[in-house]
Amino acid sequence: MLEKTYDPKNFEEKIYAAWEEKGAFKPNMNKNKEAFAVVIPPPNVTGVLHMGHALDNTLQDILIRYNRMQGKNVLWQPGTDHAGIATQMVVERNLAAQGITRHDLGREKFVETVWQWKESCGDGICKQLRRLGTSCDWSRTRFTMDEGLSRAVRKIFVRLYKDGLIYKAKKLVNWDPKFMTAVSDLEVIQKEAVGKMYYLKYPIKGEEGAFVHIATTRPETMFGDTAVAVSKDNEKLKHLIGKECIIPIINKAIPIIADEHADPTKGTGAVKITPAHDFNDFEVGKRHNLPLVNILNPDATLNENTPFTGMDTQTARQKTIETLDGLGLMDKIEDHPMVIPYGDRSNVIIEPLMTDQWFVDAPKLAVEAMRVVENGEMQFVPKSYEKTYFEWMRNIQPWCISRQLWWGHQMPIWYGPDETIFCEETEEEAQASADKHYGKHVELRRETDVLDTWFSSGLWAFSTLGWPDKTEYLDTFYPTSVLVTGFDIIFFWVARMMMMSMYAMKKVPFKKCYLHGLIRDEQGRKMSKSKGNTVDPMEIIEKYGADALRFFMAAMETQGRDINVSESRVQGYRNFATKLWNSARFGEMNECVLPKDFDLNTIKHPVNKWIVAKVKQTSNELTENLNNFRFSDSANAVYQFVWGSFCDWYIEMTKPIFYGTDENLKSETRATFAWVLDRILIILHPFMPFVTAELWNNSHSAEQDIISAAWPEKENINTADITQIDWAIDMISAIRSLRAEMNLPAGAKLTALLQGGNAQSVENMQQFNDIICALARLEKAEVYNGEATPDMVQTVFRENTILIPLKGVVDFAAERERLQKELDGLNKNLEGYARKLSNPSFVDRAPAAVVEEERRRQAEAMENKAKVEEALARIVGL
RNA sequence: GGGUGUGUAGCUCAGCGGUAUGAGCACUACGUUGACAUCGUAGGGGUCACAGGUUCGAUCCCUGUCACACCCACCA
Repeated sequence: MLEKTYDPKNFEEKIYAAWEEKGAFKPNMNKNKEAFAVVIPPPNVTGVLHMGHALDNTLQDILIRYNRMQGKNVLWQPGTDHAGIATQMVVERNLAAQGITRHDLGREKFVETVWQWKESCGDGICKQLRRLGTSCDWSRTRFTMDEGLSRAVRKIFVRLYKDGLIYKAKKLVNWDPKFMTAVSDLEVIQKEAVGKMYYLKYPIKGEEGAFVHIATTRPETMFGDTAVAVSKDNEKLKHLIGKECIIPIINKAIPIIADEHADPTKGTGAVKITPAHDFNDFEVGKRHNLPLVNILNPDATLNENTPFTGMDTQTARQKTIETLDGLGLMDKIEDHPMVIPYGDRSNVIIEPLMTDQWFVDAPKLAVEAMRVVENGEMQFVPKSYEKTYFEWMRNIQPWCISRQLWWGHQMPIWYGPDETIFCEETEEEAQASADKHYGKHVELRRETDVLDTWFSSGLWAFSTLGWPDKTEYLDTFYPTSVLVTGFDIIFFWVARMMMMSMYAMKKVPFKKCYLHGLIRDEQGRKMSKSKGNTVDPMEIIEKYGADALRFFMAAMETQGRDINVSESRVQGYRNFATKLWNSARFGEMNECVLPKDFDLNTIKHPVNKWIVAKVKQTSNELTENLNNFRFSDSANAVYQFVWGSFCDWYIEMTKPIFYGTDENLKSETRATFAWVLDRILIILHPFMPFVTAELWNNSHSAEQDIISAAWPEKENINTADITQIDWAIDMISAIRSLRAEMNLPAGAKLTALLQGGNAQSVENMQQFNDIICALARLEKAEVYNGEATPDMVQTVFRENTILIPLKGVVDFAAERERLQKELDGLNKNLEGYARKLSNPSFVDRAPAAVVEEERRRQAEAMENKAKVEEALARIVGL
C-alpha cells in the first residue's frame, strides 16, 4: 500500500542504493545493441555540487536513462578532475590558516598533503551526484591524476613533443604573481576599471629643453623601455625619428624609432616601447631587434633593473610619478577607462613576463578539429555555437601548457648536464636515451613544471576508456555519443578535447556536443559566493526531493538560454510528483491491476480508448523531443498529459464507471488505468527516476526494474479515439463555465438541455450521459427539440446550444451581461473574418484549406451570434 | 572595435507565417461524491520593444533603431 502522502525522503536514497548495489548503472555490453556513451564533465575535486552541476548532470541522466530504456548498451563514464591551480589554491589556503606555506613543507610533502585532501573530500561531490539520481557507472570512476590517466598524459605529451607539436620557448606570457606561474590566455579575465593615464616627458638627448611626450597607464614600466616609437606618417613628430631620448630617473638613452604601432591619433602619438612587459611592444621589439629589459621579480615586485627594487607595482608607480614630478617631467594625469587583466583564480593583476615556457602548437592541431565540425562529424547543439568555435579556432594562439605549480602532472622532460632535452614516458627511458646520447652515464634533472589542468581533461574522452591500452570499452564506446556541458567551457575544454582527440585517436571524441546555459538567481543575476545569492542544490533536494529539482531543470532547459532558479517553480514540480502519487493511490484504491495478458485491442469504451491514444501521443512526442535534445518540450509534454489529461479528465471520468454497476466495463477500465499508469511511469522515469521507481515497485516484481523497462516505440494513433471524448470534455467545460458565470450554486442539481444537435451529438449525449452528468454536476442531460423559454440560461457550444432551465428566478441582469459579453466576442471575431474574406487577394492567394477554415469559423460565429441575439431579445422582451 | 543572444500576461519564461484555446507562479470568485487543499472549478490580465519592408496575411521572415545580457579582441 502506498503512503497517504508523497514524501521523497522515504525512498529516494533507498532506491538509489539498491540500483547501485545490483549494478543497474553498468552497460549491458550486448554486442548486438547500439552503444550509447557519455563522459561526465569531471567536477573539480575542490568542489561541492552547485546548481550548474545539478543542471548538467540532470540533462545527462535524462539522456542516459532514456537510451538505456531503449535497450542500448549504455555507459555513463564518471570521474573527477584534479583542477591544478584551483585545488592547489584551496589547499594552500587551508595551510595558511595554520600559518604554513607550501614552501615550508617542500614540494613532495605538499603534494602529499593535496592527495590527502583529495582523498578525504574528493568523493563528496560524487555522493552528491548520487543524491541527484545520476546513474553513472561508479565502478569505473576515474581521476585525471590516477595512474592510468597519467600514463595517457605522458604518452600524448611525448608523442606531441616528438612530432614537434610541443616546444619550449622564451616568450612573453601571462604571469600570475600570486601563484607565480604562467597561465593561458583563457585564464585571464579582462575587467573594466577607471584607471589613470599618465603623461610623461622624456628629454631628447643633446637638445636642451626638448622633450618627447609619452602617455602611459603603467609609468613604472619606463625602466624597461628600450625605445620610443613614432609613426613615420606623423608630421608633427617624425622629425624625432633617429634621435635618442633619455629615460628619466635612470638616465638611460634609448632610440626613437619609426613603427606603425605608434598611432598618431592615440595618446601623444609617441609610444614608449617596453618589449619585456607588453605584448604589442614585444612585437615591436622583435621588428627592431630591441633589447629586452625585465624589471619584475616573479612576485611582480620591481627588480634590480629599477631604482625601486622590491616595491610592488602600485607603490613603484606612485614613487615613479612623484619622482618625475620632482624633476618637472610630469605633464598631467587623467582618468582613463581601461581594461585590466586579472587571473581568473587568483584575482590579482596579471603581468606579461618573459619566461621559459612550454607550448602546444594549437594552430596546427586546430586544423583537424575544425575540419570535423565543418563536415558534421561533430555537431554542436544548438548549432549556433559552431560559429563561436570556428571563430576561436581560426584565431587560436599557441597554448601555454606549463605551470610553475606543484599540483598536477609533472612534465616528462629531463635535462642533461648541457641542458639537452630528453622527453620520454619514464625516467628509465629518459636515462637510457641520455646515456646513449652522451656515451656515458649522466645525472639528469627533471623539469619541475606541471601541465595545465586542461591538458589532461583534453584526453578525458578516451583516457577514461582505457587508452593507451586497447580495451573493450574503448572499442565499444569511442567515439562517445554526446558531450553535455556549459557553453562557458567551450574553449577551455570542448575545443581542447577536439584537438587532442583528433590528434590521438583520429576520430571525434563525441558525435554531438550539447551546450547549455548558466544557472542564475531568481532575478537573473550570476550566482556567486561573494554576492551571497547562491542556491545550494542539496538544500533544495532536502526540501522538495531530487525529482522536483530534476524536473525543474528539464522543464526550464530551452536551447540557448540561461536558467533562473525559482524555488516556487521547484515547489510546483514537487506538487506535480504529489499529484502523480495520488493518482497512483486512486488506482490502488480501485484495484487497478494490469492483467498478464492484457490486449489493448480489446478496449471498447471510448474513455479508455481516449486515454490510451493520448498517452501514446505523448510518448511519441517525448521520443521526438528527446531525440532532438528538446528538454523543456519533453518535460512539458509529459506534465501536461499527466496533470491535464490523466488526472483532470481521465480519473474523473472513471469515477462514474467505478461507482457504477457495469462489471465488464469496470474490469476493462481497471486494466486500462494500470496500463496507462505504467506507461506514464516509464516515460516520466528519465525525468523523475525516484518517484516513478517507487510507484512502479508497488505493482511490479523486483526483477522488473523500471530502470530497464522498455521505452515505447513510435505508435500509430487513431485520432477518432481522441475526438469523441474531446467533444464531451468541451461540453462539460461549457456547462461548468455557464454555471460559474451565472453563480449557480455548486451543489444545485440542474438539468442541461442540448438543443439543435446533429446525429453525432445525439449519440454522444447518450453514450456519455453518466460522465457528463457526473462531471458537470447535473441531475440529467438530455437532447431537447423545443424552444428556449425565459426561465432558461443558455450558452453556445459548437453547433449546439446548451440550455439550463432554472427552477428559481433567473438573474436576468447577470444573464444579460454574460450574453452581451459573449456577443461582443463573437462580433469582434466576425469583423476579422469579414475583413479577411472580403479581401480578394486573400481568397485567391491563401491556401484553400486556410480560406475554408476561415469560412467555417465565420459560419459558426454567425450561427452562434444569432442564437445569442435571440436569447438577449427574449430577456429584453420581459 | 568585432561578434552572439534576448526584448511576448504582474513575475519567470514557452511558442509560432494563418483568430495568442500559451505554461508555471502571483491575482479574483466559488468550493460540491471518497486520489490529491502539495487540491478542484471558473475567471481577470497581452497594440508579442519601436519604425520601416516583404507577404493575401507578420508576434514570427528581412532591414534599421532603442534597451539589456554575454563572448572575443584591443585601447600608449
